[in-house]
Amino acid sequence: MASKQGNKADIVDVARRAGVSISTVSRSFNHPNLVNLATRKKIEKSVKALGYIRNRAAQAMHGRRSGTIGLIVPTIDHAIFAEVIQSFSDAVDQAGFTLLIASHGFDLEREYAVLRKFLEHRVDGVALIGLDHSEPTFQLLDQQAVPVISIWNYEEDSRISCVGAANNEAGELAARHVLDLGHRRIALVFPKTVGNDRARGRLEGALTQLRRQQAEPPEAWTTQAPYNIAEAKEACGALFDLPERPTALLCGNDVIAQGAIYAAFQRGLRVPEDLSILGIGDFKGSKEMEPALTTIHLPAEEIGGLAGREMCGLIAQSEGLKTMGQLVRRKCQISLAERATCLPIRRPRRSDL
Amino acid sequence: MASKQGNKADIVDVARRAGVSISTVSRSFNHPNLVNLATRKKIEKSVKALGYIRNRAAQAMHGRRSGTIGLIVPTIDHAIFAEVIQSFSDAVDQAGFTLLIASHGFDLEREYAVLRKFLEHRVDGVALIGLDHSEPTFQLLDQQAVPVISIWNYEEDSRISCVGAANNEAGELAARHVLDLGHRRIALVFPKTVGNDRARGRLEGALTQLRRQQAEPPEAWTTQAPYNIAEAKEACGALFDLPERPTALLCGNDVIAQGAIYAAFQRGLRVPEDLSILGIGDFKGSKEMEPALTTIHLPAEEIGGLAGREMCGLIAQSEGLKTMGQLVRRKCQISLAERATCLPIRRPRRSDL
DNA sequence: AATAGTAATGCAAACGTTTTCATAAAATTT
DNA sequence: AAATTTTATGAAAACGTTTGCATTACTATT
Repeated sequence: MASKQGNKADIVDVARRAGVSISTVSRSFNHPNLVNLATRKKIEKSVKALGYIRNRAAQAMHGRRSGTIGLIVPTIDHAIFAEVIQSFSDAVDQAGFTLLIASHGFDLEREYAVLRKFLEHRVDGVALIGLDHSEPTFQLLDQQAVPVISIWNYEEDSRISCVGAANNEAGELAARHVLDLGHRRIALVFPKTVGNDRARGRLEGALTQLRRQQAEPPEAWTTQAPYNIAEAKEACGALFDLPERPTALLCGNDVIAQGAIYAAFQRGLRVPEDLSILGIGDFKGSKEMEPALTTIHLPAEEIGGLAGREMCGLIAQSEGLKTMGQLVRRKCQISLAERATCLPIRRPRRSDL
Repeated sequence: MASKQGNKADIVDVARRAGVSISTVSRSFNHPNLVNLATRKKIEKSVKALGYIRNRAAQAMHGRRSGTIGLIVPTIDHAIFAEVIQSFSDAVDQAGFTLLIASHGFDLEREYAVLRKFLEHRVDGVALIGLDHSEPTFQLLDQQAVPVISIWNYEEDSRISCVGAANNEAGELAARHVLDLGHRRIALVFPKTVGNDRARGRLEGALTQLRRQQAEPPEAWTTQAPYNIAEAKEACGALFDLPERPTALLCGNDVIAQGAIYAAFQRGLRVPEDLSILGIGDFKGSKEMEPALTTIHLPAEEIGGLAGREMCGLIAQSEGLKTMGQLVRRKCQISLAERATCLPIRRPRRSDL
């Protein structure tokens, strides 16, 4: 007995106990067909008896992949990211990868730091949210030539591979819908757009469409609110208390829309009779709300899953070191989810004026 | 030139370029005080020039810690877990650890598989949600002697270290509140309790309290619903359509409560006038709902953060290999968040009978 | 029955670090 | 000025694997 002082068994222990060389043990894991069945059985028994667990760190040192993928998100604690993370996780898990996750709290410097950390761990690939990243981040990615994919936003001339939806189209579609319903007095509530290409795209898309139809909202009707019910509720409340009230409200996402609905409730405003509200995102639960939220459906689950699979593809491809070149870009379809929070505008009657 | 065919620089390249030995390079990272300032500068320059990134896998092979912590959750895509994950992540991040995350979809066999995978990666510690785990999981944990902590549930005789709240107390507190308000016709909507000690504890706590006051609900008033608005809404709807309707509804968590409120809305039932609804959890957004949800506050953020810090503590402690013994248990306080969805019961008047 | 192939195994050299030990040079003490 | 301590560095042995090459023992071919 007394093979080791530290308790953990290693491949040498397994080999000794099975009465074979370590090469054979290693092979029986990696190329089982190359080793005799009886030997394999012996080894298996030895593994069980010793509670041996292979050491990926040691494997990774042989140019073998580490079997990990790094995912960097602004925040985990957010309905929409949680959904994307989940489906991404499921997808890479299925391919046998382990997921490293870190959040940077919308701080692109921290994103860079996290990326470095991930690279120290020799992740086989990196996934980021959105296409807004710092120059050092891009350079590091480039220099280390690690497979990388951006999730959530689609852009045809993106600097890195991407899987996502066109956020400007989402904004456009949203604006078009309320315009189609006859609204002209349209207010906008969006989050800050610096370093957040998703929000920026949506806002720009919406504004473009509104301008195109001469319905650009006045300054007072374009408010900022973070992705956060409490603050959104407050911001929208302030908007509703203005002497001039819009007939429709375009929200940067469903959380803000939720806040808007609550703020309306508080003030006895009826949605959609007195005010149409439109979200973007179609979060889990938006459909079940009362009234059910009309929103732009962004296929979060589809995007996450597809991104995960593409990520694995990129990694597999990077094995065959030759063709490191091609970026992959996948655009996921968005759609209008017409539900209960938008109504066509009534023609203003005399009595209203 | 032409140091390597593969592009990535290693410590040897750095050493060569700086004109020192690899020992010195390594030392300048790990024990900078042992190396001459001028030399250190040279090395730093060389590192920059080559874009060298240290290889943790190689470090981990020296008994050094891998610098990773594994977190295994039932699902990421769930308000409450997302919040816990976020705060746990922040806490371990602060201590310099990298987080591995995987979800098992409430399947304890998958949990075991994920745990094995994490151990292959030689995580320095493992965090699990709740205290319900399969026997093989416990054995593996034991045998590998890896620091482990359970998040979310507190039990004084837990088999592993834990940081969390006492879910039975939460259930009890919830029941007590509606009883105190004079309700006697109380219905229960809880998720499945197998392999889910959180839900089980809450349900048991609530039932205990109800029985104690002779208000145990009839069979028909104890419904099951998953943590999912859509299905909760449906299940609660069915409950409301019963000929005998309860005056108060105890929900297994806030998502279910949200579903219940929507279901009530749909049927023109007023909350809280016609029906009091009580949640458990106090999710982000529960306070802002209209009507604001009365619920049992579970300090998710506090639990996650504390768990993260305790995890790091456990790891640090396991360095000094002697005292592998002591479990740590931390109980976080719960409290009643009295808001707008519960009302005292009116004394039944003649006209109601 | 000699030869060529094939199957199963072992040896030893990698992989990229850290760390112990030894050594040289410089600074400090006598 | 010799002896001692301190400071800075390098050589080489680990760490736990994988894998190319060599070897042996069979099996199939002539």
